[in-house]
Amino acid sequence: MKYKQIEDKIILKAEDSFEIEQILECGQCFRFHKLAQNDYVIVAKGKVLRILQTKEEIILYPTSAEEFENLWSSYFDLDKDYDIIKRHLAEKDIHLARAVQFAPGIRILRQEPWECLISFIISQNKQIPHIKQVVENISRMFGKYICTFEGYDYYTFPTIEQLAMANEQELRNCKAGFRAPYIMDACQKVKNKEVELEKLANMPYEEAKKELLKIKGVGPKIADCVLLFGIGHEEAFPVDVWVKRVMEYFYFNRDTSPNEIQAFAKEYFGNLAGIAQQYLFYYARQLRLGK
DNA sequence: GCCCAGGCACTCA
DNA sequence: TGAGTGCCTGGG
Repeated sequence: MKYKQIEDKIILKAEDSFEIEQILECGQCFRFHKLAQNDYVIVAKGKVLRILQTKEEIILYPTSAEEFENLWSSYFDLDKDYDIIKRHLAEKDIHLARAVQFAPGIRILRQEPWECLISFIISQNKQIPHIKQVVENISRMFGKYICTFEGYDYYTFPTIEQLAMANEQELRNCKAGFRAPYIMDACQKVKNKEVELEKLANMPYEEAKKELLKIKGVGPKIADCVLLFGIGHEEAFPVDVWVKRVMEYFYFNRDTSPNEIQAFAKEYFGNLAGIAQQYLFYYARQLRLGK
């Protein structure tokens, strides 16, 4: 992707397939802070980055050309042509066409697997503001201080080793609740290589999913989220309550099991299932479809 | 005060 | 194999 650099700013030309608000607020990531409309700070890959989007430009700072090319370009999945994907999906049916048109600026972030795993373990039975809060508490308690920016202190998400030091009470103090033992189990299994996150990308989707399911507190939905948002398996189709609602609303017209929904998605969306899911999820949640 | 939220584990048929 | 229930916690 073309960009220009001015001092510590990287400037991209605004485009249809990049809306920072839609990217961050579509429920795939939790470490962002809204300063104003289209003005966000994110923490990822141990860095703090501000993203300011105007009509003409997307401004990222502080960063450098080198860091942009090595980190942020892949994080924002900038090499993928979302226009083609959206065209394919919109041709499927009118529902998908509307969902894509509703939020054409969504992109699937390529997040770090470890952070993704723990974040989605935390996500169960929680609403997004709570999830953000617990992830923030854990980062503050076990991560490393990065900087203070616009009056907020920012911390890295803890490494496996850092988080493995945590005991159950400390995790409960971070408001993890009944998920505290799950987090500890994830730390143990990843640390002792019972589950090797770095190998999941090169495994077939089904096999990679089986690996993640070994971790306590990780069921089909969370495994699929990790595979889609952290590993890059785009055929993963996480079925949460909103996706269940919207799929029933559009395609089934009856109560349908997550298994059946997933089988349908695999057949119908193919290897774009995960991306389709994200447009549908955002559409459903914003409009509260099926509720 | 009660209910529920971007699920999962556990139990029991 | 599938349905039913409890779970930390905070907000409506």
